[in-house]
Amino acid sequence: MATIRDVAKQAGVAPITVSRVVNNSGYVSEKTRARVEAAITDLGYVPNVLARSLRSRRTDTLALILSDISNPFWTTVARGVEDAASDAGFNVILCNSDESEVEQDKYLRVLLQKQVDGVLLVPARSTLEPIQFVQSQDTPVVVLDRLIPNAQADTVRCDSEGGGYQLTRLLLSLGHRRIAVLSGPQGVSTAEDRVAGYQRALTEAGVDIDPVLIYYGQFSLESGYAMTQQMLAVTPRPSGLFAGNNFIAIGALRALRDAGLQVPEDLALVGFDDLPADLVVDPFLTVAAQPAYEMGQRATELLLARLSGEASEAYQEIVLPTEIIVRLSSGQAVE
Amino acid sequence: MATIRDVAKQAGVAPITVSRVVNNSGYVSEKTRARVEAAITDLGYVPNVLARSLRSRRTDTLALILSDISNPFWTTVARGVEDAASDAGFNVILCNSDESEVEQDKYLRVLLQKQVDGVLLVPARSTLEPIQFVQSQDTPVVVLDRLIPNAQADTVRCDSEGGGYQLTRLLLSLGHRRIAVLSGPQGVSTAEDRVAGYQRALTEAGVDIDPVLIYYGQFSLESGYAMTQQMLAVTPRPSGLFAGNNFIAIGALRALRDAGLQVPEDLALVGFDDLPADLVVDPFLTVAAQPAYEMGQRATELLLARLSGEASEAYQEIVLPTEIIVRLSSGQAVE
DNA sequence: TAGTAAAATGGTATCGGTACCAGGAAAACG
DNA sequence: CGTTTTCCTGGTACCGATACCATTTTACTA
Repeated sequence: MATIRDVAKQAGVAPITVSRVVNNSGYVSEKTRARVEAAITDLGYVPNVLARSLRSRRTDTLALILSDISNPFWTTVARGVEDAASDAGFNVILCNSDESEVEQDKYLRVLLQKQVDGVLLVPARSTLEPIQFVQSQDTPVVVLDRLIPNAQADTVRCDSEGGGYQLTRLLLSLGHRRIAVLSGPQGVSTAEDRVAGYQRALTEAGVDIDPVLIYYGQFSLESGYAMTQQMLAVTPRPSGLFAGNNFIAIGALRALRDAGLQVPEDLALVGFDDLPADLVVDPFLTVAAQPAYEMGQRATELLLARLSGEASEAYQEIVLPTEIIVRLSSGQAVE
Repeated sequence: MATIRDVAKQAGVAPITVSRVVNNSGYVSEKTRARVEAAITDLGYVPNVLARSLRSRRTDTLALILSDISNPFWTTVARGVEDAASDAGFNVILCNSDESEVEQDKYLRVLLQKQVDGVLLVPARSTLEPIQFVQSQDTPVVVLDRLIPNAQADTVRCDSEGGGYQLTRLLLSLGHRRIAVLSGPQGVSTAEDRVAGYQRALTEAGVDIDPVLIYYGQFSLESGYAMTQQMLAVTPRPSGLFAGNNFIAIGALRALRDAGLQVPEDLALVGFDDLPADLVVDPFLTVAAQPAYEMGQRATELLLARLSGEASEAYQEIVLPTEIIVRLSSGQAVE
């Protein structure tokens, strides 16, 4: 395994000159460059990025920790991150926390050991510690998708409260008065904000808030199924249903079908997060769609700006709007 | 960012002693260990794996390059690899060559620059160069799934010829005489071997081989769809169809449905590679199932044995059998 | 109690690159 | 032609850890 010194000797130059050729940096005459390149192919030299990164203190690698890679929403976010990163010559290491704080912290430790240049974090819980830990290693963080109160870090997220508000208003405008909401875990800002938007819409419309109709669970199909079953046991049965994300919506659909109920005839359904067009045969769900790709992209740009030092001192908080897409599942006006 | 020296100074010991505590290696007295650990938490010390790997010449990382991560077959192989690797304390970097030699070679270069300890390769084409390139960097390779003639490397693959032979024999035994085969790319051993098995079965049964019924394409849904359309234009139309992998089979099913044909009534269908139980509502395809998880596992074990130096000199070639699972798509005996 | 083995700790060199600084040669300028 | 600027090249130290070897202290055996 040839080293840069071997190449240098063979080409009759100093190691640093080989480095310049390999990295295309600094001045190298055409003649020397040719000789060095010949030596490189001759010896089959492959540079050692460990050594390079150790010395240069840059790995050109970002970390992305998210909660559920099996969800198309997150795959899309990840694509946005990857594209923006690779445009700038950065690699991305993707990790799946599975919504577990323990897993998240484990990954953070490993990633910092690997000396990633920056971290994009979808925090499993609203605590400051993980962020401070990363920052204590002189590594910038961008908080993605979720709000962490008092965090001294750039943030990119969507207007969950607004989306929940609009979806609920839509159901209200169609005549529904008894509306249930199935949300994600308590302690996760998106889950709570969507419920908050729901409550604001109800209050504004003069509809009493029935705590029995508010469910917190997981952002998963199974949880959506289970919460729907619970919800169906309530009397009087709600006529409108707001699912806190795409997987909850699918779980709800299955539970309703298994209970012999029709959507939207028996129950109007709205949800958060759209599904990619190539995944579903015909789009049916009325949703508040989040600009997932853009979220990933913007977050990465913020992070890269910090790395290049061209970011302003103050931390930025970017809140992107959701788009309400009305389809069949919300149904027509009732009564 | 504290280094091992900072910790050493704070604890009043030599850096190497801190190293011993961190890595749990060598002798350290309980008293010293406690002092060092206190210093570590005190300073928030996170070891730098770049420096560690540079010096120790081990990254505890394997590379897996495969052709299509969207295919459940490969996901399962990857799981087998991950599990076996993580049992031995190794990480896995997964790369998707997309069946492209250029991408594959690009990844190989990057991975060697990252100093991975070993490579698991599903070669895009049957050429020796990529393998020799990896080996020239003193990095062991295991060739996975496909045969590369004359390769000086361990190999783990399935008996594609045998599987193709058995599937074809099954169709013959059901009375089919005109059987088409839709395979993957020429130059990929699995694609060619499955056709070879098909030919052997026909020859053995005294059925003439009609070159018009042999198709080479891609291991993809789209290609399966296209090849099926071509096949349907042939007269007389075949009564049996052998799909070279799971995606080709799904594409074929769609094409047949779109052409208004029923499986197995109008055409008997058999395929390679089973689909995971949790992905399909009811298993329907008659297939030659490959032990995907075991393939990944065995390949990783071979690689790890090489790394630990406990492997025999001679390269091993492990050929696993396929299992024929008869379901509805192959239909009943005809005539 | 001497003698040997095991336990505990440290010094120095090194992994393979690049940062930083310096210096000489060639080109451009007035 | 002297001076400044640009081009080209190299020496030395160092990034942060561990390999290797050496040394001292403690425990154990006969």
